[in-house]
Amino acid sequence: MSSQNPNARTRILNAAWNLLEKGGSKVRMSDIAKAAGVSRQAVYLHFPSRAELLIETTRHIDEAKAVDDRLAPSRAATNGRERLQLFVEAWAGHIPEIYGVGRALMAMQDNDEEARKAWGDRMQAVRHGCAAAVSALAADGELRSGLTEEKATDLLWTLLSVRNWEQLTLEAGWSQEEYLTALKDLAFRGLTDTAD
Amino acid sequence: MSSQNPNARTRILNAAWNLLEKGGSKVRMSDIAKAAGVSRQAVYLHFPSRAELLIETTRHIDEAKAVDDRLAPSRAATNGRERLQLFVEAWAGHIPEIYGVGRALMAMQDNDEEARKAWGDRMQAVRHGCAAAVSALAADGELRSGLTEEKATDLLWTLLSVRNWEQLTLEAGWSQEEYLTALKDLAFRGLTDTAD
DNA sequence: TCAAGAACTTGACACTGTGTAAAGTTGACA
DNA sequence: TGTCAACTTTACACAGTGTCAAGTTCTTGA
Repeated sequence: MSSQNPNARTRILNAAWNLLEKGGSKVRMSDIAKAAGVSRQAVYLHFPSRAELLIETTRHIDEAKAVDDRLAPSRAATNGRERLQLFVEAWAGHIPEIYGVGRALMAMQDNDEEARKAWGDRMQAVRHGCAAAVSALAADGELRSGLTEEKATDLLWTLLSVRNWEQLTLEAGWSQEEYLTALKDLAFRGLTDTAD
Repeated sequence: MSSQNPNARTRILNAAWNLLEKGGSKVRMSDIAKAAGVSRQAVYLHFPSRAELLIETTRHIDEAKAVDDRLAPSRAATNGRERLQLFVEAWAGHIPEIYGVGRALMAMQDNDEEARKAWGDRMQAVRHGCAAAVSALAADGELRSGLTEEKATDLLWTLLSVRNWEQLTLEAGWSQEEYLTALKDLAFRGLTDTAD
């Protein structure tokens, strides 16, 4: 029973990731332990609670998926419209990667203050990205009249929510491609005066 | 300990409604029983499970709030644009009324098939309303080119989701008024070629 | 080579909330 | 007076999280 290649902590994180990605949603600590080839108690040796484990799993995914690289093109955009488009593309592409854990974390929000805060922080980060795109749009004078930067940010942030992705792809059956074009469209129509 | 005015069943439904509206979200069967002035077991005499109780509570609210009356103006609209506007107003106005129970029901979806189906049914009913509005719009030739009725319906349905209402009002702090105008705006911009 | 310690395992238990079961109480009504 | 329905009280099974304590095994360093 010697430990496999990566250390136990990493194996646990990978196990959690895999199981949550399959989406069974009812992923218990014991399931994760079993998948990691470790006892249930060993999981608590590395993570104090289920919430912490899930939060660490999102960090683990971010690292593996190089989230920052994904956002780089958007930050390098030379005008507001380009920035908005690239930001939407980046985030929309990232959603499916974190959806599994995100779903579990969202489900815990009512019971677990820690989980609530962790997921809230992540969503605030997305909001910052939205604010930057809106700000670039405003700088170009492209922001629709009758819309403050604040409100435009909230609107974009809401359009890009994980729940909306979930509803359109998983419930309504849209392809990722359809989702992406519809959302870019909606963002431009909602935030600017001339659609792209 | 004689029973108060309304019969126990009604008192339980009202208690559930009240508690869920306050939003504590962690509303247990025992909380509801206590608020109804009844033993926890008595609740099970009237409702087989927590899911059933919540579902019955939504029906109870519908009855009390006369949901159908709310939709009537929309159905009586004489053109597509009017129909869309009135539908959005009706549903947007109804969301705060059912949000408390809706939240609890949404939280149960992962664990409880019954709850999943019940909430899903309600959301399908909303989708039908969306479809009717989109259809009226299409009949007037007002539906944006490049958008099928199906896709337009999904889009509207998603815009009008309870989660979006939750995010904009409860999380972003918008007033109901701000939410309503922004959503009407977004719906017209997203579905038609000329904004209202 | 032995001792210490880190990393784990095994097994037991407390806690919460849902749902089930059974026996007792109360009031209305025939 | 007796019976039925509506309720109460008490007890328990079950799932899943998290805690605790006592082993085992493997490594490392004096």
